[in-house]
Amino acid sequence: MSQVTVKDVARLAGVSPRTVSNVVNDYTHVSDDVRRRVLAAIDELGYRPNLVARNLRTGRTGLLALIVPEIDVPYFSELARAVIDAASAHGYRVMIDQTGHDHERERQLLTGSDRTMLFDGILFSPLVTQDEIADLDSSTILPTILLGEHTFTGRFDHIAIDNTRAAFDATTHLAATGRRRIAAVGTQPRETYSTPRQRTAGYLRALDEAGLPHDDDLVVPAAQYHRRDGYDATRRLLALDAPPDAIFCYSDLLAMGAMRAVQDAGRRIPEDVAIIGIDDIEEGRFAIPSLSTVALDKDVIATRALEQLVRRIEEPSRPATQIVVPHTLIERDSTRAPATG
Amino acid sequence: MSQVTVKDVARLAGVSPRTVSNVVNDYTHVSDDVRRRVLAAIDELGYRPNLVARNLRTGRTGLLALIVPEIDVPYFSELARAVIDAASAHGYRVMIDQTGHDHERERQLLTGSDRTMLFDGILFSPLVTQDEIADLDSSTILPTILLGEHTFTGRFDHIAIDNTRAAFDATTHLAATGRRRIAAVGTQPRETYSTPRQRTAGYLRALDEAGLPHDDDLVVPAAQYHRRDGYDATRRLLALDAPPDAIFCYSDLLAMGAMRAVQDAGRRIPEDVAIIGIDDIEEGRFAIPSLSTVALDKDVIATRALEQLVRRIEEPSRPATQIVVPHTLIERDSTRAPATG
DNA sequence: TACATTCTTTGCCACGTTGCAAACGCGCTG
DNA sequence: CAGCGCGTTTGCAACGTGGCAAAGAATGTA
Repeated sequence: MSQVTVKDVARLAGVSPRTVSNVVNDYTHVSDDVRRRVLAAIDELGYRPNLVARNLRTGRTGLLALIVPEIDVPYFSELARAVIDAASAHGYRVMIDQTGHDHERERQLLTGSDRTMLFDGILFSPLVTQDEIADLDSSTILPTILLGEHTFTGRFDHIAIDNTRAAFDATTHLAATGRRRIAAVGTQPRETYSTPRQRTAGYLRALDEAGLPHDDDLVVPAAQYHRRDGYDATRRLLALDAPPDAIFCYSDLLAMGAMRAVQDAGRRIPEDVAIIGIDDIEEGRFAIPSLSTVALDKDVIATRALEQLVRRIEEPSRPATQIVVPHTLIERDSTRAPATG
Repeated sequence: MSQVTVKDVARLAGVSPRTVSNVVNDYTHVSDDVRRRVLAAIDELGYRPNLVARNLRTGRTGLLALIVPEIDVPYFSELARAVIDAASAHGYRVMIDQTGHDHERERQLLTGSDRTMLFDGILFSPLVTQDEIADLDSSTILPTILLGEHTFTGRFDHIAIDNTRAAFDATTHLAATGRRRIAAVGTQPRETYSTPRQRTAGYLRALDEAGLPHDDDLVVPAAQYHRRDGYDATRRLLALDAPPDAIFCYSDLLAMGAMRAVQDAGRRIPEDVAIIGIDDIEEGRFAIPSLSTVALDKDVIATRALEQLVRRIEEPSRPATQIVVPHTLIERDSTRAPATG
C-alpha cells in the first residue's frame, strides 16, 4: 500500500526522476537502454503513477461525471453502458451520480458546488430540470453536455432527441392500426419538465392529423417513470367508462407496468389494448408480448456526446452546438393490428 | 473556468492562505470576524476547493471504484444504485468500470495496473475471475471488497452470498410443488467460475434430497447471463424428448429469457413449466407471469460492503473478514403449483 | 507589572507529478 | 580540431492544498 514514486524508480534505475516521467509518458527522445532500465525498475517496484499528482500538474483528471436520475432505470443503465464504453475509447473513465429526481440536487451536481474540480467534464441527463439550466452561467461550470432534452438554449452542447416527433410517430402508428381511443401515460404535474411536455405536444398533434378528438380523461400523469407508475396509471384508464383501445407510454418502463395492468385486468394485448413506449430497452424485446417502441440509439447518443465533450474540453470557448439523434419506430407484438379492424 | 485558489481568497479577505484553509475545514479556533470575512470572500470569488490538490495532500480522493461485468444487467444496475447511495452516506462517490466478462480486464482493473492511485478503495463484483484473485497479493493493491463470491480465501474482505444454499432453496421449492424433471440453466464451460459451480452443487444436492435423479441433459450452460442466453438454453431444453417441467435459472435475467422461450413454444407457465431465478430484480416482479426468485438484498450487500470498505481504508492491516448476506425465497406466479399435482 | 496560559493566525514545507529550459554528450561538418 | 546541431538527460519550480509547529495576540493569574 505504501506509495512507490518516480523517485524510487529513478534511484533503482540510476536515472533522474524526470527521466522516469519521460519514459512513462512515452517521450520521444529516450534511449532504448534507459527505457529498458526504467521499465524494469517500474516492474520490480510495482510503480503506478499517482493520477492525483499528475492531474494536479496537468489540470486533467481523465474522469467524467455522468449525472442521471437513477442508474437502475434500464434506459439510464443502458445509456451508462454506452457512455462508459465511449468514454473509454477516449481515455476517460466515468463516475456516476444519481439525482433521484431531486431538483436541488440536480442543480448542485451541475454547478459542482460540492463535487469540485475533480472532473474534466459532465454528461448530464436531466429528467426534470429545465429552467434552472437556462439560468446557469455556462462559463462558470465545467464543460457540460446535456443529453436528451430538446429545447436548445445555445448555452450548452446538446445531444437531443426530437421528443415531439417521437411521440407523434408513436401515436400515429397506433392510429394507423385502427385505434380510436388512444391514451397517453407520462405527463407531469410540473409544467416545467420539457420532455413530457414535448411528448404530449406530439401526441396531440398526431391525434389531430388522424382526425381523432382530444379527451382529457385519456391523458394521465406519472410521477416518476417506473413500472409501478405505468401500472397505476393504466388501472385508472381501464376503469374509465370508455377505456382506451391503445396506450402510448412516455417510456418503455411505464409501458412494462401498463402491460402488466392490462393483463391483470383480463384484457388482451394487442387485441383489446395496444401499447407502445419510447426508449427501446432490452427488457421490452423479451416481454410478453414484445413491446413496440420508438428506439433511441443509445450508442449514437453516447458516441456523439463524447465527441462533443472532448472537443469542448480541448476548446472551452467554442460555441455550443446541438445534435439531434434520429429515432426509429419499432413495431412488435404489442401493437399488431387486431384481426378485426 | 479559471481556477480561484486559497491565495485569491486570502488576498481579498486580508488574511493568510492558511487561515482560509482553516475556515474551509472548520478548524476550531477561528474568530468570528475572520470567518465572516473569509466566507464573504469565498462567496464573492466563487471559490471551490480543488479536490485534486486536497487529495494529493491528504492521500484521499473520496472516490471508490465499482467494478462490474456490465452495468446494464439489471442485477448490477440495481446493485450500483445501492452502492452509490451507501457510498454517498459515507461521503464517497463511485466510479464504475465494466469488465465485459473479460478475464484479463478484470485482473487489470483489480491490480490497478492502469487505473492508478485515483481511488480510495474498490468494490469488485467478479462474474468470472476466481483463481486469479487468489493469486493476487492483497497488500499491493488498494483496499478491496469482493461482492457475491462465496469461496473465502482470507485475503480479501468479502460480502458473500450462500450460493449453494440459494440454489438448494430454489430447487427444493420446485420439487415441493411437485416438479419431477427440474432443469438448471446457467452452468459455465469454464470450471473456474465459482458462482455457477456453487449453484450447480446446490441444485444437485436438492435433487438428491428430493429423491430425484440427476440428468445431464437437464443441465445447460449459458455463456453469459443475458436474456438471450436463457432463451436459447430453454429452447434446447424444450426440444428434448423428455423436456423439463421446471427450470431453475442461475439468474433472473436468464429466467426472463426462459419465460419468453416457454411461451413462444406455446407452453404455459407454471402449468407446463415452472420457472425460478435468483436475484429478485424489479423486472421479475412485473413480468407476466411474475417471476419466483431467490432474493438477494442489494441494499444490505451495499451497506455492509461500505462499512467494511471504510473500515479497511482507515485500517489497511486489519484481518480480512467475511460476511454472508441472507437470502429469501420469494414465491410468485411462475412457480405456483399446477392444479393437478 | 510580570509571567503563564489559552486562543488565533501564520510561514514553511511536502504530497508526486510534469513543464520549462538549460545542460550534457555525441557525431558530423567544415 | 574547432564548432555546430541534434538527440538525450536533467534540475528547478510549481500545480493547490493541509500538517506541523511556532509566532503573535489576548486573557488570566500571582
